[in-house]
Amino acid sequence: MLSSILFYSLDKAIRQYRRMAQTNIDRAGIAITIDQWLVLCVIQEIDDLTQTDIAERVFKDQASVARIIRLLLERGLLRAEPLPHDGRRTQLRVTEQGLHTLQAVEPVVLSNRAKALQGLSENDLNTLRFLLDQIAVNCTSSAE
Amino acid sequence: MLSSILFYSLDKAIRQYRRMAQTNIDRAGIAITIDQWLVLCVIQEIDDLTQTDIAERVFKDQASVARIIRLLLERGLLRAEPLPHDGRRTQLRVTEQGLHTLQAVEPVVLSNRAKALQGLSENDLNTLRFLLDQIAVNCTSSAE
DNA sequence: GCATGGTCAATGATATATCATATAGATGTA
DNA sequence: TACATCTATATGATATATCATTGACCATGC
Repeated sequence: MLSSILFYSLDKAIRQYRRMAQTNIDRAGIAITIDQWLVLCVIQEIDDLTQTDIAERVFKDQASVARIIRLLLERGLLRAEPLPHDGRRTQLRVTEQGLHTLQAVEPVVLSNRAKALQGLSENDLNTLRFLLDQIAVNCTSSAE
Repeated sequence: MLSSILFYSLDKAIRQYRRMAQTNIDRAGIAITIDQWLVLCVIQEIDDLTQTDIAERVFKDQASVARIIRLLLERGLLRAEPLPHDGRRTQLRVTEQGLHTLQAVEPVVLSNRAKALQGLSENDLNTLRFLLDQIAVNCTSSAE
């Protein structure tokens, strides 16, 4: 059935992409996982988010984000400063080492994306994005 | 950048779908995970596969499949019979309880898919599948 | 001020992802 | 037969996914 094949293809595409991407990051000698990189990127862009905010942005659970942040702190890619106005939170900041890592990953990610999207036109990408977003919306709508 | 947005959409679509699907299986009172269900389906269709074969079909690691099979055995959804001609392997068979579970999950999965694909035409699905397969191929090709 | 309810982060439990390795059995070859 | 090699499975280590819960803190109403 077509719909089953579709989710098969969806699963396959994302898994193969993640494997390829992680392999290339490893090969470049950069010690970071894709998920850690993603969270680090978000924090670099906006450094005043709660874990729940970050989780929403990267489609993860707050618990997953908490553990990823702990690893990033342990590895010195992030540092946490106390927030005077809210004792529950800390201000997360990307360290020098974190910046270096982000800069090192950047070209690898670009090359990964380019490789993954070989042969797809601008138009293809727009179509794909539109349809994928539609699926995401369908799955999020609470009705039924 | 468009390519980054694309992988964002891809990630989002698959994650939202998996969450919705698992939630609905849980709500139906069926005690199985999507990944276990997938492996169980494959074994029911072809019951003479090695773990590596199964892993390829579901885009997982052999180690992941080994652990999923162990859980399916522990929960009585699968049983393993010794294979006379190869002492390393066992013949995996879906039990009665496994069949019941598969039958119970079936309508939920169909309804999940229908919900996820609301508003997409046959044509959309074909396009989507074609483009996703292209990405998967791009990521698998060993060159570079 | 203070109780109540809400928010934030951390963590236990369980499942999965991945790599590397271990162990056992199978197979081919000298 | 003896050995090397290959294959199938299992498992340790680490990372992530998810739910549920806890504990700390905040904000509001009273």
